[in-house]
Amino acid sequence: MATIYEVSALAGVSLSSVSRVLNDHQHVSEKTKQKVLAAMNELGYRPSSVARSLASSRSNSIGILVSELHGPFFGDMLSSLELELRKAGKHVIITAGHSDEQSEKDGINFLIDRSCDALIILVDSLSDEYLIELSQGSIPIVILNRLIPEIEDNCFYIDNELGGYLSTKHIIEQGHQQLAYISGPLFKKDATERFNGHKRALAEASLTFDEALFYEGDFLTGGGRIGIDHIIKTQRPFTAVVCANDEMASGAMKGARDHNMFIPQDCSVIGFDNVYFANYLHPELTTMNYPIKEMAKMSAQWIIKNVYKKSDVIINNKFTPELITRESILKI
Amino acid sequence: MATIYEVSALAGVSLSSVSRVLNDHQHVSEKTKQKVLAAMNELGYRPSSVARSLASSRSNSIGILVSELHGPFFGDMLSSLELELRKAGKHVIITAGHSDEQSEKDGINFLIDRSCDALIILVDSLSDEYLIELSQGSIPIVILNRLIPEIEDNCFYIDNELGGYLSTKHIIEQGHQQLAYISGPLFKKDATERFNGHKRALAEASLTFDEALFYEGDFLTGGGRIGIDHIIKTQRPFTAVVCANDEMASGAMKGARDHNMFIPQDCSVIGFDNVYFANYLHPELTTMNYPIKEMAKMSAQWIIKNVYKKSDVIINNKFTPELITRESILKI
DNA sequence: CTGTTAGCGCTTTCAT
DNA sequence: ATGAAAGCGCTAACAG
Repeated sequence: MATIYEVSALAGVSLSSVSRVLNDHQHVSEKTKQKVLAAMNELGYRPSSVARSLASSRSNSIGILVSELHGPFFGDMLSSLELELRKAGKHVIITAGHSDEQSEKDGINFLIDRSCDALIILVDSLSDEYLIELSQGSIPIVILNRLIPEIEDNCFYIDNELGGYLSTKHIIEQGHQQLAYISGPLFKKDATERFNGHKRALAEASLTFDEALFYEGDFLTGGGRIGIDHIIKTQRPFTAVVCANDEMASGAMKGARDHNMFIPQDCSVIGFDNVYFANYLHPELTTMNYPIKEMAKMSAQWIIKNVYKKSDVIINNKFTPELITRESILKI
Repeated sequence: MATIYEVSALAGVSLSSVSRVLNDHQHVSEKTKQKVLAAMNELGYRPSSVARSLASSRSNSIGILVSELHGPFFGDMLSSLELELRKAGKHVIITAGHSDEQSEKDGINFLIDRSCDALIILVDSLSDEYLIELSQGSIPIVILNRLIPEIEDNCFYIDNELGGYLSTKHIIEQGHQQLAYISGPLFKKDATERFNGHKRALAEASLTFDEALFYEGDFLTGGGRIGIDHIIKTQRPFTAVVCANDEMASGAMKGARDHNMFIPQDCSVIGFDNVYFANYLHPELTTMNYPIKEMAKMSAQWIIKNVYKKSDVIINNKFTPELITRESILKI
């Protein structure tokens, strides 16, 4: 592998000149530039990103920490991030925290050790305090899917409370009065907020929240299934179940069918997130859109703008969930 | 950030000694080791992975190139890969090729430039020749989801032909004689092989392949939907449709329902891959299991063994698809 | 506009 | 077992 020395020798110029054309610096004569380019070409020169990182203390890489790598959410997010960042010549280093606090902290350190230029973080187990402190360090961070008021500018989030409110409101508007609710794990902020929105819509319609029709799930299909099972067994009548995400909704639909209920005739269902397979469930799932791709893209742009000073887009931190009407709700 | 110099000064030993304990070298007295460890601890020292890479020309990072980052397949694969590799203290750099030859080559170069210690490649647009040549370079590669006979040891793949055969055989055994087939794009090897297996099963049962009941899709839900639509419009009778993957199967199920067909009563369906949401379709999709997680794990182990010499597992390159019986096939 | 000269933080012979 | 010294390939002042 040819180095910058060989290039400079072949081109008959100094190291610095080669470095300058490499970095697109100003003040390089067209002539030198051409000589250098020719030499590079002839030698098949490829710069060593490692050496560049060491010398410049910039690595052109962005660290990403997520709780889990599987599931429908992550692929969309990553896909969008990678595309945007790579367009800017940056790349991503990815690690998973597996929803364990220590493991997630390890993940952060791991990424810092690789001298990432910035971090994108989408986790639940790390506390606000930890993240705030981290944000005061020398490495810029963006927090996805979570609002920490003290560092709002670094956060990209949706209004979960509003989403919860809108979904429940919609189902009430379709004539439903007896609503079951399958929540995400309540130690997760988004789960709590969606649940709060649900209760607000209930209150607004003068409906009382019935503890018996509530189940705290895990945001996974399994939880949805167990949840609906649990709720059915209470024998309390209900005509609809609102789920805090699509995965649980799919589980709930399946569980309901196991009890010989038809959807939406016997039980309407609404989800949250609008994951890509929501459209392929039967019936197609009505849900709240979670614009994760747009949010990921915006995060990438924030980094390009603030870390690399190469863009001037207007940053928007707060995103809005929107109702996607499909087939899983019966108007009564 | 403290450097190795400060550690050596504080510990009162030389640079080399610090480096030795850092790298767990033999021939370091327990006493020196303790002094160094204490100093590191006191300074909160963290080694710079960039500097280490430059000096050692090993980066402890594995490059991963995939066609697409979204979809149900990738998450499982990456999740498994990251877990296994990180256990070994390595990390992954990920890039996407978007099924475009030039872009995938760029991806490879990109990863090579980051001085990855090995590459894991899961793409379709790169030719066998290119990959063979690449494998002869200095950087070890593993090819996922594809067999290139010349470099079989670097490949981790399933027997797609067998999978195609088994799925069709199963459906024939359930009494079906008029089978439609929705294929993946035939420029992709796995699509061709699955299709070949299908034809073999047909031939074995003395059934003739009917061109009218064939559609070449795109491995996506959309393709499945258009495919079933196309097939129904030919007016040729059929009782089952075998799909080359689950995504198309889900699309086909939906499309069939749009034509007022019930599944499996009016039309049985079988998929391929056993993606995680296959279980949550209605009816639950019968399919062929594709052990992507196991394959990913094995790839990781191959790298740990061959690149880092730190494991001695027995490597198995060829995996077998297995029938997963669920509800989407009617016995007639 | 171009060249010289120090490093960036660590690994790795080679001595001792 | 330990230390000295020479880089790894490149960037970034600083001169000129």
